Amino acid sequence: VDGDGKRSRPTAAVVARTAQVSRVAVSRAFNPDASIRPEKRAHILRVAQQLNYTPDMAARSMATGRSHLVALIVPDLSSPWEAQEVDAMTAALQDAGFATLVFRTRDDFSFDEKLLTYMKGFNPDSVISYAENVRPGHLARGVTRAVPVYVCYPEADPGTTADGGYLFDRLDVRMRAAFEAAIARMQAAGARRFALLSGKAASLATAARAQLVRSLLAARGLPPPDEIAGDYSYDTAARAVLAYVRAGGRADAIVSANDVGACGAVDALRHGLGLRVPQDVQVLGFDDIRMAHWQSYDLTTLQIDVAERTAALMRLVRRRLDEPAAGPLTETIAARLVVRGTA
Amino acid sequence: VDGDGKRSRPTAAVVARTAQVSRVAVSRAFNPDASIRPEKRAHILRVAQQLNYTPDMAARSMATGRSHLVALIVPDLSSPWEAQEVDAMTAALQDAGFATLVFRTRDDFSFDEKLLTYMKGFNPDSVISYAENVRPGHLARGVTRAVPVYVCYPEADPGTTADGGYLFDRLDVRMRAAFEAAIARMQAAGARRFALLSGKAASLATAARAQLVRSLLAARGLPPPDEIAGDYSYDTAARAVLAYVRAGGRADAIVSANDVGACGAVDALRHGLGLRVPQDVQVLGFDDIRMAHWQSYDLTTLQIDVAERTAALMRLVRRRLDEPAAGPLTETIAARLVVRGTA
DNA sequence: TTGTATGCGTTATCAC
DNA sequence: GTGATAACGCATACAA
Repeated sequence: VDGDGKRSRPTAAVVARTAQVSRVAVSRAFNPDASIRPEKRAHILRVAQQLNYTPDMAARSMATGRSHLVALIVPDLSSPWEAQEVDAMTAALQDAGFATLVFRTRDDFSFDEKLLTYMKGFNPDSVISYAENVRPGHLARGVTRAVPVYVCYPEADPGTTADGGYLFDRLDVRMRAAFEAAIARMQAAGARRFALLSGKAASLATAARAQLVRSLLAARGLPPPDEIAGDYSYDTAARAVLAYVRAGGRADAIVSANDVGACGAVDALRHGLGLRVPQDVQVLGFDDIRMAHWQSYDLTTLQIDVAERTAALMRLVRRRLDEPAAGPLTETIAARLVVRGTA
Repeated sequence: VDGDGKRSRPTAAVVARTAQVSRVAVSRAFNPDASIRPEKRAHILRVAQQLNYTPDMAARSMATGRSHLVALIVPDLSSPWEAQEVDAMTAALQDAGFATLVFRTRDDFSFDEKLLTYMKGFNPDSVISYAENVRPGHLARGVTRAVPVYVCYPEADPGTTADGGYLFDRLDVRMRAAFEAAIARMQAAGARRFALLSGKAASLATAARAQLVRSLLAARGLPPPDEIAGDYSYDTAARAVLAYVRAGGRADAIVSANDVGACGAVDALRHGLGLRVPQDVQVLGFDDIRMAHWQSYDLTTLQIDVAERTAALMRLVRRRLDEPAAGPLTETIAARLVVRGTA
């Protein structure tokens, strides 16, 4: 038992003294690119391990200007999609030598000045924002060292392309082809009246998807969709769909802003209203969260491959770090239709 | 557009010069406890805001010995329970002025020396481990500055109480009363043969729960439970339950190590085997994840209140920070039975 | 390849 | 209350 309250970590100086070398040598031993005699490095590393020494990242950050920290800003970490995303990114970042710093926006999606200021203090090497209404300009203005990476849906969200002229990198997610395929399939299966189950009202992503679907429906000569107001949650979706049908809504196809809402819709239709899915009403989700393939739902949905997405984001992070002064970087990935049992 | 590659943040010195004060004054202005004339502080804060200045946490960390970083070690961030937990803790930590550092163990639950070393470098003020086989001793030996907080289930996990004599704090989760209530209820509803659907083999938590359930069943004169090998996942659980029943397994009550597995069991029973839940087979979950109340499952389960748990963890973190040399700290919380439709 | 000197941005100590 | 000075632990430019 180490009962003393000391608990201080050994410094490079201690390692140097123990290994009978200079302080700089220790530093070099831990920097792969530094030139040092291999045997000497090995010796130092051995001593360091014995002493349980680790370079202090804070000190290293001050000296090099790199924190090895990447900040992730998410609206609700507990929702399946965000969870999956943070999980994948954390794994990828860990492999690349970065630690993940997680920040949550408030329930209203706001990421206020205070939080931004606070985050900035940690000097993240990169900031990745999934929070759909944390505008890149807001971020770019605040984060002076790192260049923010912004995940967006440009097909119906032109505002994000030029946001105050601030520099930020982008991951563009194309959804048109996948939505087109999904709607064609639903129409072929007999769908005539569509309804749009939205996410949170403030959400840019939900607006982008809604606008895209509306234009696709119009292009096919289908009537404009009914609007069902959701908020990405299961409960609200279930209640809203129940209310919609009871109020006389007659849609035979529901396009949900996310999978969780789609699950709520399916349950409301089946258990609350005694309707059959997909025979009476088809349901389309978005995200392809893990529960989408659970047998009780077996959700037809749109997927953006996690591996593909994290790889693209990591490319953005790395490229920006290699060339800090580069112009805006962009990666593009596309959603895919995953056909299962609800549409 | 700031096209130059500079992007450097203003320092306290710059603020001091602009505000016509000394560097120390700036530091004091940002430290609530420091003594400084209110008007002067306001002035400095105003100038700082204009200059978009934020204290550098790395530098602050070096000077004060506090990083304002709390590390969370989780096995799989994408599973609903962990996601909910990280979400709640991140929110609580953010409110308390800490940033959340997330680390993932590998798929086999391992948190190797390399990762531990790496984490240590960030000097987290506290380390909270949910990874069930990252033993506290392992952690305490590695993390010299912070005292690890360990979440454990002591009723059937005596090994964790004294782990190498290293100092660590504990959150004890009591499950006996809740399990006792659940089993009594299931027995009253007609259950005679129980089966245990386990989590990952290496998991300490699953072992603790299994042992507890076995002893409770024995105490009631019920036969020892059948063992169904799961791994916390939906797919494995569904497959395992299917195989169990097809091989002649006749349990009329399944106790799952977690909710996700319980959902897999329910689906396998209903859709794969045409059995009724709970009439033919009762199913009990653990965790009370959000999906547990989705109508397709309506899972009876054991809950450990999130708010209560995060509050307890925050108390541990704060107390340890206030008194670094204190002896081992412990908080205790209890699981609760949540009765729904599957048991 | 190696060591010396200096700087990174902040807070703590100590005088005043 | 205020300001000078010395840490904090590391990496780098430079000279050797």
